[in-house]
Amino acid sequence: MTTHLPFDPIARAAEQWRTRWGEDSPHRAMATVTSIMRVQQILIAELDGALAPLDLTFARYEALVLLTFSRAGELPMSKVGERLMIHPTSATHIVQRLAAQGYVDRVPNPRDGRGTLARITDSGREVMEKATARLHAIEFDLAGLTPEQHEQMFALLREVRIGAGDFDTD
Amino acid sequence: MTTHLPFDPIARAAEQWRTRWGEDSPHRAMATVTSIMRVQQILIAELDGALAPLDLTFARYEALVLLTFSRAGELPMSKVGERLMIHPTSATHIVQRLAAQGYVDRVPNPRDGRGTLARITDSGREVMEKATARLHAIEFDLAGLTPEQHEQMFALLREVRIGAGDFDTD
DNA sequence: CCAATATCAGGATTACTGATATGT
DNA sequence: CACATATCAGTAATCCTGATATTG
Repeated sequence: MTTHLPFDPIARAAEQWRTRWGEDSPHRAMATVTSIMRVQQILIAELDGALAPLDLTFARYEALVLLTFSRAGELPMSKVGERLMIHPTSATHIVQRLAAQGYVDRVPNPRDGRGTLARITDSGREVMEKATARLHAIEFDLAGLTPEQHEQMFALLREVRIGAGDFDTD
Repeated sequence: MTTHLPFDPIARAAEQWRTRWGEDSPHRAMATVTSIMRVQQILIAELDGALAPLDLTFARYEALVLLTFSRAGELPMSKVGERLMIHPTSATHIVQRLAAQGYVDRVPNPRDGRGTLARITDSGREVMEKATARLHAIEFDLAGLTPEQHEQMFALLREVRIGAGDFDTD
């Protein structure tokens, strides 16, 4: 995994790309895309690793945080999927997994007979706090970046998300 | 998928994060991390979608490009995994899939009896060119960014990759 | 004999499609 | 009846952990 190549494979590929397809080819976009893929891979491995002792993944952790932040500690399944920006069936799976661990309850939605609410339990709040402490301790594996760099990165990624129509801009 | 929320769920989560865990908490890192996860999800869906008519995924496409860029159009399996920064078993799977499609040949390494070489075929070079044209056409789904923004993004992501020990810096 | 090079078997996640049951 | 809300079954991709066969 940490193969430690003597050069940057992404930079090298971008150079070869430009050599082959020309200066006008989207070789910069190629480098950006593969960098994002790689960094995502690095981060998810690190975060999942930090949460593994709690038998949590980052995805399940995010669901617990979402419920914690919600007014009553509960949300309809549809809202869970929307807010976490994941597929409905993925939301079902994640919440069922958390329910099996006792970290959420699945209860019928009293305001919509078709719906199900995911509600965080006391046990879920406890493990969420422990997990948060672990992630705080490693600063999400991004300790190398300054607050300014975080702002830059967030702003750049936001451009991409807006371009994809992720949310309405004010 | 394109749920089009009336607000940015990541920005909102970061605010709630700061409210709950304080200004000194890594709420910026949290926003950066979740943004990277989300953008990766957006990009991979878009790129895989663009390549689906060719029965390729972006991962298999990257392998074809790597072999094209190599001197003899062939590389040992170990190098494939290293350069694509993926798990050895993932490299095996990807190359076997490409072999089943007739886009690569798997041949014994004459210089190491234990090894296997992945060698791109003429058919593989053809489909790689078609795939490249498709990705060029959508500019890797990053048309919204300027060349300067690409440079910034690449540089920031490079910091993270260096921090993870991805490669040796000169 | 020890290390390196794959490959394979199997488990875990996540996305996606299509079908389905229930309720608005 | 059309639509919305999940859920489920099944397919596919990827990562990971062993275990294994072959060779250096």
